[in-house]
Amino acid sequence: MNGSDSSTTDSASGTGTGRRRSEATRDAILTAARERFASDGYERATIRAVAKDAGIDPSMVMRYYGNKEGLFAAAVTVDLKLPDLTALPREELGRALVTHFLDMWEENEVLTALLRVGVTNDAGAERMQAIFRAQLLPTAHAVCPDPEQVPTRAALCATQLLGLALTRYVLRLPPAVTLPREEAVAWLAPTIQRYLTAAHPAA
Amino acid sequence: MNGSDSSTTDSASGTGTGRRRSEATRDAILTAARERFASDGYERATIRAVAKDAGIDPSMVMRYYGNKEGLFAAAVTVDLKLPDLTALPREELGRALVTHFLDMWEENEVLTALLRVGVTNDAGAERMQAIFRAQLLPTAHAVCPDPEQVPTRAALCATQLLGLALTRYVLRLPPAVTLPREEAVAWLAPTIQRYLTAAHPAA
DNA sequence: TGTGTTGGTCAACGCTTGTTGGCAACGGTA
DNA sequence: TACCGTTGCCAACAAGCGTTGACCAACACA
Repeated sequence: MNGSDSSTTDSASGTGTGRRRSEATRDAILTAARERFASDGYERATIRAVAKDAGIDPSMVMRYYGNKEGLFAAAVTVDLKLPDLTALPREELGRALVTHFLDMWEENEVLTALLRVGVTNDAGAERMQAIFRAQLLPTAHAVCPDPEQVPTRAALCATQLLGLALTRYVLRLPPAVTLPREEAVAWLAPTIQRYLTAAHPAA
Repeated sequence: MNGSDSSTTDSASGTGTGRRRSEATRDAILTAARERFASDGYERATIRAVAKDAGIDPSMVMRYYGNKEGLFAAAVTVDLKLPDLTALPREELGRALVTHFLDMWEENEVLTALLRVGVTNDAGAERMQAIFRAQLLPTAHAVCPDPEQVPTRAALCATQLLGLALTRYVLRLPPAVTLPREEAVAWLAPTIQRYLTAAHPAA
């Protein structure tokens, strides 16, 4: 469908390293794309701006990634690296998850990019759903008592964790930004703990 | 600074009704603009699309609202209509706030529009901060024990409430969408209650 | 009846966007 | 040396954007 065929006779080097000569450029493009998507969202992150940041011509972006959608798909790939929660004391699940999420959000800007794009772009929103399904659901499944409640409980965790990221890293609501990391953890950990392990509340 | 002067010799009708003849058109524009901003975000909500939805020419939008920023400012004005929490039993604060927020989000699409725009547009983000400051902060101030903790507690509430709106109405994470309203309230109410009234947790 | 204001359309402007194709340099390989 | 795939730039395209100004029809009022 698109022209992003990576079947261009790989291993072009004779010395043995499998890296293409262009790989540095490809990486520069992806890094610049992540920064732009994270700070500007999908529409305002123009291919021309990404190319300028990467120090190359816009047409190179097209050649390597087909089109803008392909660039986004290549630049924003998320692995939440969720820890094995079964190895933890049960009462520390909430704290572990919150600290891990804060780590991931502060590690690089790819999660900010995903959230900013997901809000105004269908492909971005679907990607977030896929990550939820493939990464958060299984983790919740490992610690939740009733399998039938897993989607609900995982979604509740998502509301609180994404809400924190939204206010702190995207909207930059001042009190959420200045809130010390330790204090955020102390407040949110019991919430996540309850969403994962507490009995279903009377509705 | 902009051209949105509403000083165009008002009361143009002789019969006594203060409505301008154009008011129907103005309202149609604002309604269409709210829908577009809510479903498409700021960039993709084009003036041409809004005008087409309203059944008029794009230049009319410019005449009445100056420019796109003016249109957004006029279309997206938020009054959270927060109830007087001091009139409620203290243990029902959380439930009251959550149900009220869900009411507001489902009443019309202006909150969805504000969130979608706030994520990728500086003016939108600043407007959300202003609403937080002018509407949520005072409400929290009325029920929180220590005034010094009010911004933190209000921000914590914002993370949870905006997180629910984000996943349920914007990202449309399936489990958050299908979650029955009553169940969402039952789960979130204790969280909000704790953020507002519980003792500061050990950090 | 004439006149000025209002509500509205039309056509165009300058600009930016994603995207395309042609062409020049480089660098291994035969 | 001659070749050929790779890397890169340049110039341009068509489309869409916000925005502008000229122009017309209807109306209110003298």
